[in-house]
Amino acid sequence: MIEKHFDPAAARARWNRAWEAQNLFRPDDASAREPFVIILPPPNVTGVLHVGHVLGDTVQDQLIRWKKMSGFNTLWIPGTDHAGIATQKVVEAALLKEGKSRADMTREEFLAHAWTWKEHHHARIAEQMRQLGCAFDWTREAFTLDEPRSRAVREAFVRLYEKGLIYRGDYIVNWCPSCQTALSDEEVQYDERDSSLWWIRYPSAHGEVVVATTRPETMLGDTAVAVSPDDAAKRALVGKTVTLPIVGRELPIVADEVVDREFGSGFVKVTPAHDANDFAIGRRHALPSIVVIDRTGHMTPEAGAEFAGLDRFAARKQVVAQLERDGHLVKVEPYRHSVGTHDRCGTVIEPLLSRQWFVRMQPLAEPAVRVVENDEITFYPPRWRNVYMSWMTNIRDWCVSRQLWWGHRIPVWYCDDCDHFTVAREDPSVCGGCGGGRIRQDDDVLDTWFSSWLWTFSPMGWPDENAPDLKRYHPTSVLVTGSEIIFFWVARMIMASLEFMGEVPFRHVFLTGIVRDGIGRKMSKSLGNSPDPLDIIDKWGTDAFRFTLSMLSPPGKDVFFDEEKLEVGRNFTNKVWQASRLVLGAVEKEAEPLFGAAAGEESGDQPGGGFAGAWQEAFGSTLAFEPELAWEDRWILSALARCAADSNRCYEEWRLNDVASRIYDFFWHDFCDWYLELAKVRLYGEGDRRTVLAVLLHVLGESIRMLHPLMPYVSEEIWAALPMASGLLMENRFPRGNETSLDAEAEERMRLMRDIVTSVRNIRAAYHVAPAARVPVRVRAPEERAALIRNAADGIVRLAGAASLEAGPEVAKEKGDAATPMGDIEVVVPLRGVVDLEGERARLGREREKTQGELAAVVAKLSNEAFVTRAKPEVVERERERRARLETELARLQESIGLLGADT
RNA sequence: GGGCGAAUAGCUCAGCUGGUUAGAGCGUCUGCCUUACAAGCAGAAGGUCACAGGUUCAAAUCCUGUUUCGCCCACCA
Repeated sequence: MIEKHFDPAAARARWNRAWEAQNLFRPDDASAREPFVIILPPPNVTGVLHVGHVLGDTVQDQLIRWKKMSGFNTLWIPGTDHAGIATQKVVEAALLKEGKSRADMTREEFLAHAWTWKEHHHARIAEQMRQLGCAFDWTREAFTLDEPRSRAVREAFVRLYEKGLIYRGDYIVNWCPSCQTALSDEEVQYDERDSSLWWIRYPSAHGEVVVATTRPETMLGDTAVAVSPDDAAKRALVGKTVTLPIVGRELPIVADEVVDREFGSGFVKVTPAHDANDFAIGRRHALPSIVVIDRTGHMTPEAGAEFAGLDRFAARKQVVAQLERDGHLVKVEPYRHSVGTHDRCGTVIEPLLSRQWFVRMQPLAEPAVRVVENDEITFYPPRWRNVYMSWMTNIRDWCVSRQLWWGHRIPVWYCDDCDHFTVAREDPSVCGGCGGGRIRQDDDVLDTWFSSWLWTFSPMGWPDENAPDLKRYHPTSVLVTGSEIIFFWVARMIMASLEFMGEVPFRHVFLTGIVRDGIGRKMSKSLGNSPDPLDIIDKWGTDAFRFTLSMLSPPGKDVFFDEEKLEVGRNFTNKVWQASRLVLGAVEKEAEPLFGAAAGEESGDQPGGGFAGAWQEAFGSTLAFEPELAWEDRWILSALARCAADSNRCYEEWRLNDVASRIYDFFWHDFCDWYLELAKVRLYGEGDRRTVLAVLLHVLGESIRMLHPLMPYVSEEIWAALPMASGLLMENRFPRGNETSLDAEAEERMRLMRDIVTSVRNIRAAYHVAPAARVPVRVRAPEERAALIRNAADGIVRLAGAASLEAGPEVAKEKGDAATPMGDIEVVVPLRGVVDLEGERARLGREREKTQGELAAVVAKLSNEAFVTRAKPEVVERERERRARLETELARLQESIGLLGADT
């Protein structure tokens, strides 16, 4: 027998040990079964998991466990990401607290600190995932910066370089002056900000030239003024010059099509070194570039002596002040526009001319578009496909070099003696050009995503193309991740896999929603608005946590997380536990043997039909007696089969939230509320209990199997206590929902019974009948139905708190009876002396009104010629039946009301 | 500027391909410690499905427009 209350911490410890001891999470490499493979989106190794990760992990674990229980050879590979910038920043901050600075140490010294930091944080993340019950194959764990992944990164870089898809060049890049590194376009987050538009007069001998700008400080680096070629008036000025205020430089006026004649003044200042657009204009018109802002966001000497060394925002103020003083400032307008910021640190991005490495994306994108177009890869929910497509078809080159130390160092060596640079898989000792020994490796490292995009195959042994895992488990089955990294990661993985593996990385992309806090902000480490999953697990238990998150997360919809919501999961966990206690307690008290030996091959037994056969098929043992199912047994087995079939269908359709609510609904509202209560009649009565015990065990066992992917610990704990259980749950099969268990007749009977019981309870509540008081119940019904009702008398009596049950066509009601009509039956509860006539008259009046309203609607529908002729016949038929039912009910209500009125 | 999503009970949300009386959990009200569970049981109240049109015999559901909120994208000087 199990304890009175479920102990989540103890169960977690016990089953984590057991699962690992059995190597349960490792695939069978020799198996012929179809593989089902997921690769974990690697969390940032220096971070702490937040609730968003928990959602993703829960979804993946649920899929893995369900698939394994459905006969697949499952593999879920864990790993972590070295997260270049994020990690380097936290390590630097930690060092600073100890009074140390990266500037004072060598690269090797700093990296030693970073690795120590990584080890420390990795342990915590691994612990979090373990306590969530994630069914990882830890023996295959990978880290994006470990040795095998370094080999993969080098191979990828060199191959792309050799194909001409990687190049180095001077371009405007997104520069973070705080982190002092280049960034990719994807790392820039645009925020709407209130700023100003400054209108500045550039003196000219050829007329009034006024430019409008949001960045006056960059004027110090202006090398031209541009106008639209469509602007006839201004076009005349092309070739003339203006004088740059403050600096005094003469600037040519050029015409360029990016200029919008409608915007601002129609004149654009051109600063090729500090604006991507202006850079392009500069290229087209062979303009010089003057760098006036340096890598730290301060003004350079080229900006002029009075500005050099000033912070860019201080310089802005000073430039504006000076323009105003000199009479060059025409006006200042308030202006709201979006400003690029670094997504990691929030610093305003500085477009900066700089020499970086880039990946040419267009050739990689083309095949990646095709595989989605022809559905080799599908997105759930499908709308994300469009997001992917629009990005892929407008893709820009990817700046992959980062001015950091923590990361994969770029495998390029420059020669001191010639212009050649060597790109190599193995560290070279001599220059590939002149053969000289004076070579230096590039100081920069690669963008973290340059290792992440290899993630489906780099943990499987690539670049060794004969690696067994690669052959067995690639492509993976599904990628589960958040929509916010479609560009960063999903798209790039597709490109990388097609390029390097020649096949898709995964068949399906399942996008989870974003977990937000109570006021709608995304959960994130930087905001500190996510509770630590381990604290939640301590307080509520893993099963409650997982169940609640799963139930609350429709595919791709954001989830507002609120700790109070965990009550649903906790209460349900308790319900499952308590129901199991009832069943196990009853089984323990049974003296007769319930089942015999396992049906071994030697016995040659074939599963028979009926319940005994179903039992044997489900649990592998035979019953020690001949079961005789009651109608309620057939009903619950039918409901179980429906629930199982629905659950599988929901899984197939990626509606995991519906899986949770479907099982919840069945277990609580069918099994506990009705079947267990009905079972008590036989459990606590005289007579043979073995059939009801077997059915209880069967339904409980199958339910526990269905619950396992959602609630791994409590299910395993209960499973271990079930007398017919064998193995761990992941070694069991997930119920499929056998059609032969469906029983429409039993379901119909159950509906009848529920209606009767509910209406009696209703009447009892309306008249405040004491809970312990037993009332006689009489049901007026056609003989055929009356027989069914009499057959269910014990149950009705127990559930309705009845003293007796009488059913038949001759049942009549008298004044002082409370009666409720339901189609062709009528439930009558004699409550003479208890029913107050006024109250009953009011109650019946309300019922009558409602019924009349419904009837009127149905009659109107049926008298509509168009409805009768055009609606589907079954719909019309249903309405006819409904009319008949309502008419009967109305007549009965009239009758009851008439009865009441007899002596008033 | 372009695109996408959301709007249903006091709160958080289900409602799949149109078809009985629009559901659940929480909260509220009433009555119950009934020998699995008060983290529970039974009952009840509570909704013009954002608004306006349209398609249809029939619309919360499909179409168009509007409003509000949120997200993404864009060379928004």
